[in-house]
Amino acid sequence: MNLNFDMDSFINDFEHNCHRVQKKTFSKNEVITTYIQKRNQFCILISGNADLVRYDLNGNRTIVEHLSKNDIFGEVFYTVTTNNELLVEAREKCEVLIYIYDSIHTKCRSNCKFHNFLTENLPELILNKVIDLNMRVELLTKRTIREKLLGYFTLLSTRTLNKTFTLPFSLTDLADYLSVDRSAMMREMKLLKEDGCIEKNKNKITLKIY
Amino acid sequence: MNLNFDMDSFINDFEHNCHRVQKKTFSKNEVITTYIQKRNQFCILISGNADLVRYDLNGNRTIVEHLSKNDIFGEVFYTVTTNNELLVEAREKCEVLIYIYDSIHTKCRSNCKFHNFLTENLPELILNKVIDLNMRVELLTKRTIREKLLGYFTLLSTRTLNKTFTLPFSLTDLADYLSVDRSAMMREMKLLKEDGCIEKNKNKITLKIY
DNA sequence: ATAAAACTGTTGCTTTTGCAACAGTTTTAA
DNA sequence: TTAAAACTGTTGCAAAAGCAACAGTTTTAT
Repeated sequence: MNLNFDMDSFINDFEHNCHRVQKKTFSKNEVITTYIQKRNQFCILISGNADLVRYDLNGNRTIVEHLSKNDIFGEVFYTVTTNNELLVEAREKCEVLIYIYDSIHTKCRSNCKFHNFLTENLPELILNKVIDLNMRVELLTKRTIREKLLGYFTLLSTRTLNKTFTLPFSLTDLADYLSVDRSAMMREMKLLKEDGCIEKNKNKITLKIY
Repeated sequence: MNLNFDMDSFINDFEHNCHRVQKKTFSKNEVITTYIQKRNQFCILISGNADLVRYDLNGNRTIVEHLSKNDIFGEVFYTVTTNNELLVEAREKCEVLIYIYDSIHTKCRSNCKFHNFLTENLPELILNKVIDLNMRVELLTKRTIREKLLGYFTLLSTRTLNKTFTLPFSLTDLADYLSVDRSAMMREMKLLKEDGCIEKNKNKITLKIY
């Protein structure tokens, strides 16, 4: 997600002048946070890539969201859910700003620049989140694996302004993201190739239709 | 969705003092708006129930969201999507506030109370939207019709604080909401009854497990 | 009040998806 | 540098979901 705002220079002169905001760094495969619905965390991913993943009772893994620079996440966005463990895992080195959400409502008294930033940008940040989630819902409501794949490829193609693009994660992860069986997805990809809808070389795809 | 705010009294003394906000009333089955990505509409449902529906190329109908009092919707939340017609249909008599979103960014000059209201409540309104969407994603990522049904029933049971509840729409609509075939869903419901997981009388369900 | 329309409920058959298992390739970490 | 781990690619078989069609019930509109 792109903001009309240069997060980098803002972040680089970070001074820890407000104890209700933390900046943390995580290395690849570290768990950034788990959603245990207590701390009301609100986080901004400043750099890196991460996934919000869920493991269900049958051991199925779902990539609920794929997060990249400037994306927001955290417990604030989830109501207490019965079972199902939710965790955010770093895919590569990640820098994260962690706020406690109460302090957004009852504004920060110290005139801390991080809270000022948030007050100013929160609507836009959340709006972008809603847009992402709506696209996610659109994908997930598609009825067949073929439609999901084509829908996702079209999305990537539109975003990169290119018919050829590299998937942002492995094919195993893609299946978990589309919430389908991996081997069934591979089978469908083969059919898409045979039908001339796509070309494929490992994780690099070319869309031949639309 | 419930706000810590009495929308009713606020709305009732409505005076049309800002031309960038409109209050409109729609009767049952009327189309409230279509998403054609031009006008940047941002809407709040003040009263009634509505559905955001999509018709795909195969004629499948999907209920993308079910909207009730204080829910927000509109083009602002969607990026230009290839095909697929999106429309919001009133399920019953609805009152709607319609803003043009530009005027939220570049605030309203007239100190109009509707824009003031929005400025103050937007983060909370959108936050609630994100929470709803995340629950929607959670439902849609479930792998089987059975899991989707049980997940949805659990959600309703939690919301109403009651093991017995009435579905907020018809069974036909429920299938479109869960994005599954209606007859397959009916079959699965029968199995759920036979397995003693639910009791069912028309659109009234009792959850027997969890 | 009544005909039309929409919804519920059911079933046989077909297609799609999931599961399990395994071989070959690439990446990762000691 | 090399063994382990993770990922890609494929297949046969089983289970789940979709499709089509129809009968009976309820709701809607005239």
